[in-house]
Amino acid sequence: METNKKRSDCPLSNSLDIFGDKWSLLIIRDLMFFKKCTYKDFLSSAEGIATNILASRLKGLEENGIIEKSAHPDSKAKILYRLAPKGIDLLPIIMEIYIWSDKYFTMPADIKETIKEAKKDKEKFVRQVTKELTIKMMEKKTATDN
Amino acid sequence: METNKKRSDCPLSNSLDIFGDKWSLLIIRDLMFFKKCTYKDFLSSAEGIATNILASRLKGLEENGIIEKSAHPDSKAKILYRLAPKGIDLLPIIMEIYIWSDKYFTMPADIKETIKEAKKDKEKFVRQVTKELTIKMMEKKTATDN
DNA sequence: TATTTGCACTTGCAATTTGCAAGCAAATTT
DNA sequence: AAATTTGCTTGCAAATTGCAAGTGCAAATA
Repeated sequence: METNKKRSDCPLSNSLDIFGDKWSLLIIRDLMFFKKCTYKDFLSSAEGIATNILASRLKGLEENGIIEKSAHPDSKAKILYRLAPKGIDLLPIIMEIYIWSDKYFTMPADIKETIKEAKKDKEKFVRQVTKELTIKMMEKKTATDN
Repeated sequence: METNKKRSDCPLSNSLDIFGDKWSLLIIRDLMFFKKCTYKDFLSSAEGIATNILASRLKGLEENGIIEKSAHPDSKAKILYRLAPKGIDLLPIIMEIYIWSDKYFTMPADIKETIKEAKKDKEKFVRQVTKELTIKMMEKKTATDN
């Protein structure tokens, strides 16, 4: 149960109340970069989130307008999760975390390459990825319209 | 006790292992923007961090090279905390969180004004604040040299 | 000199949150 | 019709958090 009590008027604090934990941004990462969009997809990520924690985080993120649920076109048993615009707008934050990581950690070569791309022109990178995510969002929205 | 086991090779996950909680970035915010630099300063922030959690977070941030301790020039009983370069480099992340907040939250007018400044020229903002923090860091380092 | 105050924690303990295993209903596949 | 998949929920032990009350040391005050 996510309570709604604000710790302070500080927007940083308010933001951390939404995604300031060890799991939320990883779910958002999976939606952004790895085309994961079902419960099972998130469960299968390398970090190994527990199923009850995943359910709790998905609920919180939805309540806060970061993600949205919709029917999966392939099956009624499946639920399709996608980023809402408010979630897509988290991209610059996640990008900067990756860039910071790049300075202080070692990491897989493919990720390093993507970060290099992003660093070359941050705004362009954000624009491109945002566009892709927005298109995907629209497709799924219309395809499973209710 | 902060353990060192990595959940995965993902740099985002590794980063969240360091500052992915409700408190760490608030301490860093206090060091960056509000000239807070003692234990008591952090305790007095609006969010009301508990004293054992503060001690635990300071320890973790120090172990991870985000902050550094030094002797306070005014009193031997006091400890002065400051951002290490690795901590100063978190500025772009925190700035982007503020910018995201600005789009989706209401907030105090003075903070809104600072964000407006930052948005006008992000790189300039980062350069300026980084410079100030680096100068402050050097001053305190030499003043209390050991 | 003795006492009080301030500072940076530590300790104890109850309450909350997390992690793991198992279970479950509805939908789908075989 | 039976087995499997999917998205959860439930139970419970373990870890983390939040709060109050110390603790040890140094500086200030009496």
